[in-house]
Amino acid sequence: MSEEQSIRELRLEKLARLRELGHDPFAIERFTLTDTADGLLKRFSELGGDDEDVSLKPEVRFAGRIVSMRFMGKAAFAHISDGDGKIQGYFRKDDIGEYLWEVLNLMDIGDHIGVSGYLFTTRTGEKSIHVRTLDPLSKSLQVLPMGKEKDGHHWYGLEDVELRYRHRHLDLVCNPEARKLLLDRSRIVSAVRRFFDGRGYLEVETPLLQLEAGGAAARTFSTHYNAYDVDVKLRISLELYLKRIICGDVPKVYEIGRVFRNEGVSNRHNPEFTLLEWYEAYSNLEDVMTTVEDLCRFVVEDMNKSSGSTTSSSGVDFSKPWHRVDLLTEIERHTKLTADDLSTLDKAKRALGDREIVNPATGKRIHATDEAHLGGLIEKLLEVFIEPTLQEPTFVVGYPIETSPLAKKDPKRPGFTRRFEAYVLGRELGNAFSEINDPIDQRERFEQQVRERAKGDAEAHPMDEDFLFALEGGMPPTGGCGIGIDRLVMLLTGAEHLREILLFPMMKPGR
RNA sequence: GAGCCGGUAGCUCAGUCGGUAGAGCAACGCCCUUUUAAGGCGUGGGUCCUGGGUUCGAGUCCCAGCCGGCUCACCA
Repeated sequence: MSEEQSIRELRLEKLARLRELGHDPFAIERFTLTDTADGLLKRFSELGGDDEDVSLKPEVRFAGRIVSMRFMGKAAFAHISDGDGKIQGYFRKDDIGEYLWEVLNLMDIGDHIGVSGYLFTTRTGEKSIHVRTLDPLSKSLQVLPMGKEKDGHHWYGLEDVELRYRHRHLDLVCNPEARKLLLDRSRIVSAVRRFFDGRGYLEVETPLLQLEAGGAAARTFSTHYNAYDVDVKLRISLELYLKRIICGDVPKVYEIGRVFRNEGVSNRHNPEFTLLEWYEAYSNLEDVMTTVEDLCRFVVEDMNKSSGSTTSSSGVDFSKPWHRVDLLTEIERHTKLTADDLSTLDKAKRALGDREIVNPATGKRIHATDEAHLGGLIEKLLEVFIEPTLQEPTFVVGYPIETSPLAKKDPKRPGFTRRFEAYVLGRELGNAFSEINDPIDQRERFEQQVRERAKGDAEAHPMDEDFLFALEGGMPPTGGCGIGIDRLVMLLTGAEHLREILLFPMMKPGR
């Protein structure tokens, strides 16, 4: 018999005894709490914690998980956690009586318990609850890897990354830092919603299952729609449906939703990730930049409500306007390749000497000859030479037309579009266009993409006649932007690994 | 997909030259009515990731596989 089974059996025996005593923890549905643990500690004086006369102290009630327990003969101490905070309970056999004393002795670390009593300060100065009655509220049949903690130091906690990802509830219970990151994600998403709601944008939901997944360049996940007996794909972006809504004269819309790209997994990539996209009619690319600046400042201030700071956990100050740079100008600055060098693919390859080029700072290398068109080469140069330099919040403006099939042409620069990408700490955070509203232009762009696809580019955009039909009905000039929520959360929390901000990262079947 | 590293008690980890598996915490028993990484005494607990191989003998060496981490590639 393994120890795990024997512990489980021991705990089942304790559960049976609790039931015999009329304290079946799983039979109870409600326990009314005076306050959270942090609330009780904060309102300690107000709730009679400092009063001399015990008989006059008000009753406080608290419930949570037992996270530590120290029995001392006929008294005991236990820390009870509500997840966000914890408070110590002090139990005396003489105060709770022989009957509840046995109940207490049947409780284990990991069980939920409700207590009532009064607030007081122990001899060692810890604000605690002097317990008068208690109710078991759940029985844990497993040993939780709770560890020990003092002054912010942890011992013997749950370190195994695989276990933390596969059984995230253990991580939430046992690792306060991990818990904070994961919950901060929800707070950030909530702040994003409040930002757009407060500015009159309408939140909408668009289909996840699509006949043709468009709006981005990515490989797809496929499934089958039984009712119509058609193969469908999981969406790779929100864009084309949101712009249909703009065509329907809803001038300010946004969506926060999961998209699926059947690609590699890394610290900064997950096949399913959360995308924020918003579209605003009658606004241009510069307006979108301002919205990005306002959004980031709003969310960071919301995160730092207590201090009012505009600096994120990652050390980026969002109070200042972002840098605005031109893509080709930056490339020339860092590679000495001029706009003329980059005017055709052949010229560019010649300028690069038709050989691999290496960024001396990062060691990254690219092969100019691998690129099928000029736009691809220019974006490669951006990735290798420019991205690492974009530490402060920066908008890079002016992308090549070949890689921007949904962005308006720049009337002043043939071959380039009205598009920017937002960079912070060397990572791309978002992508924005002045949206194409000319259905003839959009059709030509799709046709170009279809030709790329025929040449073997599996990620080229598909033709979307239904979207073109909507454009032909008339779309106002519109600015739009997409921001990877996961990236935004990493940026604002300082998390280095994507999986640290995903509650349930995908894991191969294993242990 | 490639390279490197890892997988030993519930958790965190040792394990020498190949010689019958160790610690702390957790658990269990006893003592202790203001402790807090409580303390003292005692006890139990192992598919050493899996499957082969070498060997008198494998946690340890070899091969294959599984899962994870890191880096790279694709990508946001």
